[in-house]
Amino acid sequence: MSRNRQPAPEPTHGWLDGAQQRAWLAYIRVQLRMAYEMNRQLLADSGMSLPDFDVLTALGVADGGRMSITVLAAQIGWERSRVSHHVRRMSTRGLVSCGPSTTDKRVTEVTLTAGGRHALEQAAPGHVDLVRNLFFDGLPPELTGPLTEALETVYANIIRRGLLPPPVDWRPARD
Amino acid sequence: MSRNRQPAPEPTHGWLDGAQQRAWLAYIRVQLRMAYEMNRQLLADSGMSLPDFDVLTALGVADGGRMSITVLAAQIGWERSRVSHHVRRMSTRGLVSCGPSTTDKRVTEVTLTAGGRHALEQAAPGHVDLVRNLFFDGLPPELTGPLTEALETVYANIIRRGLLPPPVDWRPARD
DNA sequence: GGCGATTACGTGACATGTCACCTAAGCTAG
DNA sequence: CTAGCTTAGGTGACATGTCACGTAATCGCC
Repeated sequence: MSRNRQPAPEPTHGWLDGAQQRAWLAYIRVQLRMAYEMNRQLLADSGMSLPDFDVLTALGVADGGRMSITVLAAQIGWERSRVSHHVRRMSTRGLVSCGPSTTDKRVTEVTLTAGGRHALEQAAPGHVDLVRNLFFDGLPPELTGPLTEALETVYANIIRRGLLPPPVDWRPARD
Repeated sequence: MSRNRQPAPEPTHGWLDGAQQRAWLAYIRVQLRMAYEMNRQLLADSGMSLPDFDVLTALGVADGGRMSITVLAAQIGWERSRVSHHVRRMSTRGLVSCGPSTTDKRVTEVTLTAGGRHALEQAAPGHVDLVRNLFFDGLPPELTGPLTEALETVYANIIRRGLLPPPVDWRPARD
């Protein structure tokens, strides 16, 4: 039986070692299920999606509850057109309002409405309860610090090497 | 000025403390950007989406490259209808094939095609390179273990308390 | 001032994901 | 054996996200 098959390509720097594979598998599994559970709880209890909540949260801590599309995208970690589409949808539901900036005619500013702020205030406790229940109740307290440090350094690396722009208030750590 | 406002509700068990908030923020930020970067690299380099890759990966390690919809959903951490929709789409692209089980007429089995396996083999190295570049190159090696342990215990908790069923090969750890 | 390059973001076609509902098959108790 | 309950998953309406492209505004150099 003739097998004129090219060998399968390999990663430039080799496959992940056993410990890395295990870490990666745990990470992938957690994020898939957490995303589903968070979205589901918000839809069921607050009538909003997780993406809604992410936008409201980012605006909720912004100066004047206002941000431009680009700033919002970088803050959350979204692509700009994703923001554009989504805030349009949110504005039809009265959660945010959109309007041109007074200082730059290209810029669109997204502003949290009173209704949006109220929706956020109503949604946040249930969301936090779920996060505590599913994530932190399963996390040994002594691992919170190492987990944080691990993810923060990973995040810094993603900012450095990834394709999306950094948040505007990002200060690169010394390398 | 009259303020007849109900006080904003609070979480049943209180807000997250400072260390938890910091951990959570790091986690949320990492997963949003990692998902985007992974999807983008797969689309650009391999012509497939991250969800495609997740399905192919799960089938790639299954007995005979075959799983039922329900098993696949639980393995990945997806809702069943998500699997149903997505494998239908993948099958039109020749990556998987779907057919009734011989043992239970209700069951649909999803099978990795030769084309699907080939696509997976072609895509995996680039994906691993990206994961290494963005995630592991930013992770201090001595934190791999604690990160893994943290996420594995969180995952076990999500399985226990979340709404999606566990993977079929899930063995509950002693509590 | 003018021009070219860059920036901001809206748009549309299409890919993807959720919920509620439905039909069919399988299981179990009476 | 039958009926009621549970399981499996397909379906559709609609929500969400990506990429490529387009227009308009701004910036900086000559």
